[in-house]
Amino acid sequence: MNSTELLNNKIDKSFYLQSVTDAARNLLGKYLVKFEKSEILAGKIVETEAYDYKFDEASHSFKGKTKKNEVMFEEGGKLYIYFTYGMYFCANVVTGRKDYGSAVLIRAAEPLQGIEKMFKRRFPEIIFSEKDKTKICSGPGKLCIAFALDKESNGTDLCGNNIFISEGEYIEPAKIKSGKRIGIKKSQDLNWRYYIENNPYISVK
DNA sequence: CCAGGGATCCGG
DNA sequence: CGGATCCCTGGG
Repeated sequence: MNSTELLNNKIDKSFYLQSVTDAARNLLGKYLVKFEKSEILAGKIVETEAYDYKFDEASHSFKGKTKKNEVMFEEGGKLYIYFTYGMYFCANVVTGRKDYGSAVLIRAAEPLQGIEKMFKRRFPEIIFSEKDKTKICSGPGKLCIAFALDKESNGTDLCGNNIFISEGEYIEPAKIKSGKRIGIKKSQDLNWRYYIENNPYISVK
């Protein structure tokens, strides 16, 4: 897909107003796109996690709105990026109505465009080799390094033309698996991690 | 398994 | 204030 096709297939506002678990499931197969100055980056989303508001203690929004999580409380369709473990950023797609406070964490993607650029950000010392493609965006922190997503992009409107999500590939419902979310201690009973079965680009195999 | 690393939150 | 926590990652 070229830049015009990516833009023409941009998903619209209504997508972000569905429930957070539906959005997490339906984001699989779609393309995360970022237009940079001299480069287009795109990756097929292969793994997500839903974070709700009420009943979900693991969600940043659980205890209410603060300066840090305020973007989560905006109307669906915004990009919520937070800094964690002193080193990494994680990118989330805000869902639901204004003041609700739910979001989908984008955990992994298959690099499609701007692959070498992304690889260089992840491994500055190494020359790109095709076999390493699965390591570029195979985790939420890695994906943010590859796409150069940081505090600056927090709050970006995904209905704009800079960072957005494009209609990608249809994923057979039977190929969509769910399980426990990674790295959380609270609300471990919720199977809100979604991923494409046997996909080599997901974080934890 | 473990430490790195820093912003944020919460109790005193 | 200090201490704990945190949706992570790369290296043993």
